[in-house]
Amino acid sequence: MKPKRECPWSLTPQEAVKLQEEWRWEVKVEDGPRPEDLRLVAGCDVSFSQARGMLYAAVVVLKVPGFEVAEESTACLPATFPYIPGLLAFREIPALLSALEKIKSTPDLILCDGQGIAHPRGMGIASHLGVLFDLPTIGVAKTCLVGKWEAPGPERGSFSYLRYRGRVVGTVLRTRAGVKPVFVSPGHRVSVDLARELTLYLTPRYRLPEPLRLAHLLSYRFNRQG
DNA sequence: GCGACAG
DNA sequence: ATCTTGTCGC
Repeated sequence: MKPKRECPWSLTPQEAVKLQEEWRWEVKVEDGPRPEDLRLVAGCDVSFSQARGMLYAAVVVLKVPGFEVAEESTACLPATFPYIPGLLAFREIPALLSALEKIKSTPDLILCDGQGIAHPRGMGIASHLGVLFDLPTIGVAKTCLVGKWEAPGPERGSFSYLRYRGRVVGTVLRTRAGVKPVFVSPGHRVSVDLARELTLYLTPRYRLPEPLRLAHLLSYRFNRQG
């Protein structure tokens, strides 16, 4: 895959914030692909080695339904930009781009580890990646970055809305009974409720959606040099 | 000023 | 995210 537009990555944190404030107007929160329309779904994740100062990106593309692996790719880059809450994209996306470049197919949807529009400037890593490729993306995070929410019911599929500055920016979704919920927000070209439906559809067994779970395993094994 | 803060 | 082993439970 190749990005549909360019983005400067050697920025200071202040410049990165400025870029997010410009790009936020490119994000489209709207209807997108229905679960039954999906054929290929990609999951993206990045792990970090403190000892080596390196980032290990992994992309797994799954066929849907069935969740067979269609493609996998990894990339390893030195960590330059620091981790700053709200600026995760500038730390992780360069490594993810290297991995995504090696993917030959074009997925119908990309799932990212982190937030979409549930972000101080509406530009989490999933929205950033969505605008770069102009593809539907969803952010699935394990913890909250911004907003207020109530605990969803205990059964799989229960959810509550995540509200930030008077707006609904995502959902807190129970993907599996007895485990902590995940924070789902639109990245690009999906709505809040569609993002939740797609995420649940792609999470048949474990806490995390299958594409993300497999991408996480791959990046971790790559990190450990397995 | 104080607290919060994806990975 | 990483540093790190075993252990309890379905």
